Amino acid sequence: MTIAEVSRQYDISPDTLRYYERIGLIPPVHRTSGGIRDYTPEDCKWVEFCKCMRGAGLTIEALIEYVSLVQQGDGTMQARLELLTEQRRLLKERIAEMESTLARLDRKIAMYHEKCTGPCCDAFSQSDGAGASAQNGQNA
Amino acid sequence: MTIAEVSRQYDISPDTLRYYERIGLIPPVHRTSGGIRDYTPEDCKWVEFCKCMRGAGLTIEALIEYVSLVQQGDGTMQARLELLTEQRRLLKERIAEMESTLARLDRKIAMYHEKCTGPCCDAFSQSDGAGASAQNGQNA
DNA sequence: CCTTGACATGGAGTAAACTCCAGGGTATAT
DNA sequence: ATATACCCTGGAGTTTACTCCATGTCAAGG
Repeated sequence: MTIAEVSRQYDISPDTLRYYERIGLIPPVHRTSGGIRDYTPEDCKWVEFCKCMRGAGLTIEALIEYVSLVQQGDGTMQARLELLTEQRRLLKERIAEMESTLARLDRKIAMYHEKCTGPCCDAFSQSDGAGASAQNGQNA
Repeated sequence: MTIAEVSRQYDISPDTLRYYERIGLIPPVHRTSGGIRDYTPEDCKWVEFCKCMRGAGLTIEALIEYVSLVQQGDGTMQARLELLTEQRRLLKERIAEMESTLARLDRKIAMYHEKCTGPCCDAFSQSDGAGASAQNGQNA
C-alpha cells in the first residue's frame, strides 16, 4: 500500500505519516527496492493503533516508548504490560473527569432551559457568571 | 484575591491567568485603584469554570464565545443554550470514543497478562505488532 | 528515452497555547 | 523615604505536533 492510499484510508496526511515514522510513533515501514514506502497490513495496523490511541489522548511519548519496547522483542513483555496498565489508568482518570464535567454541563443546560422556557423568559437579570447558578458559592 | 493567590488555588500560573483574560477566556478581572488585579469570588468562579471545561477538552474558541455571550447580557440566553448543548454533544462523543479505546486497551492488557503468566512465559515469539493479536487482520 | 506524477529527504515554517522577559508601577514594612 | 516583594504591560520566545517546501529520485505510459 502506498503512502497516499494509507493517507486516504486513515485520514492522516502523508507528511504526518512520515513524521510519525520519523519520531518512532510507528515502526519503520516496509520499503520497495527503490526506497518507496509500501505499507504492509502490519504497518497499517500500527497506523490505526496510533491514531486510535492518540485520539484517546495517550501521549506521543508513551506511544513511542511502547513501539520501542515492541521492537526490542519479547523480553519487554512485562514492561509493555506495565506501560499499558499505567496508560489505561490515566485514560480512565480522564474519562472520569470528563464525565463529571459532562454532568456539570447538563446541570447548566437544564438551568438555561428553565430560564428560557420559564414564566418570564428574557426578563431575568441575575448576573449569570460561570455557573448559571451564580448565587450559591459552589457549583459542581 | 491577588493573582498569586488565585494562581496557587487553581494551579494556573499568573502568566496564564493574564493570558486567559487577555484573549477573553475569562471576563475582565476586577482591579484595585492602583490597577492591580483583585479577583472577586465571581472572577474566581470563571477561572475555575474555564479550567474545568478546558480540562474536559472544550476548545478555547467555544469558551471565548460563551464568555462573550454572557457579557452581552440576557438577550443571549438562547445562543448560550445552543452553544452549551453543542459542546455537550461533542464532549459526549469524545467520551464514547475514549470508552471504546479503553475497552481496547483492556483487551490488549488481558492478552499480555496471558502471555506473561501463561504456560511458557518469555518463550513466545509471535510478532506482537500493534495488536497483541497480530494474527487476525482486525482488532477492535 | 522521456515525460509526468507520486514519493523521498532534510530542514524551515506554522498554529495553538502558553511562558518568559524587560522596563516600569504599586504597596508595605522598616 | 526607601528597600523589597509583588504586580503591570507589550512583546518576544518556547513547545508540541504537525505542515510545507526545495530539491532530487522512482516508475509507468507513450
